[in-house]
Amino acid sequence: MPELPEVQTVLNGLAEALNGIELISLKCLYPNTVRYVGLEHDEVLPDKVIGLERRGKYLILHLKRSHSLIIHLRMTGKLIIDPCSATENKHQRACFSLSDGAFLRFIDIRTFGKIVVCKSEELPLSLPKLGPEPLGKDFDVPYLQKALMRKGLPVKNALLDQKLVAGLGNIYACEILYRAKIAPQKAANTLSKKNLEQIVLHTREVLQEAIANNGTSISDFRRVDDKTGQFQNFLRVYQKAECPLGHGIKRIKQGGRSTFYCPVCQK
DNA sequence: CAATGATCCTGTCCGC
DNA sequence: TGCGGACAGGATCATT
Repeated sequence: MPELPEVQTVLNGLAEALNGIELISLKCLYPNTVRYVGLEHDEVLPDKVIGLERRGKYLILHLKRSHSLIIHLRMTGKLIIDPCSATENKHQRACFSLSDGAFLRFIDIRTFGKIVVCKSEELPLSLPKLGPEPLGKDFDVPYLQKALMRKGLPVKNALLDQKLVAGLGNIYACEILYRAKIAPQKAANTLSKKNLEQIVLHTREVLQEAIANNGTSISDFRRVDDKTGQFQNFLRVYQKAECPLGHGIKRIKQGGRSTFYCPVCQK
């Protein structure tokens, strides 16, 4: 499930593959995968990609003439550069043809992923309200302290809220709390200043390590060249039986999602 | 405003 | 072997 490091990995791959490339066409191959906001289909492409941006788990492609594409991979979405035109894939939901003759395929088993096309100036209207970037300077202890002040929900659930901080998902939320030594059930507004410092520190640390390893390929995630990431080899609690110190990992449900944690290391 | 729960969707895994 | 059901979960919407 693509979270911030996986989306960044895709962006890094696309930045290389789409350098100087023109998008010739975009075919929608599954209902509602591609959505045009206040636009006609035929007024957007062909156009050149002039920049890529990531905001939380959203990937944004800026085109030269006044339009932008917002892509969200959700759980099983993949963007694959394919030099071959004849490749069959029953989970292909959309496909760009590129000016170098290759194809950029949007493959998504569970069909939750979306591509939104809008005018660049209306980008803020098509993007939801998101919290600060966890790797940016706005994500710090004073911010967290203020944002969590009135939140009585478990800290694990708080970290998954994209309006609190943009880009964390289930895997990294579990890994951050393990490294920060905080029990996932702990109410967000009861965290100590030390707790908050540890969250900020280890959020940055885990995400940077994961990006350096091209993300985590637990189920479907792939890089644009269809290779897997490597960070699944460095997970300490997610889907593990024991933590690195040999304690048994507990698995619980929070907000309908699995949380993995070490009851000995995390208090 | 805060928090919870249902919803979307399909491949995989488990028990019988 | 096959079938039903549970599970995986990001974001959105509805409800309490």
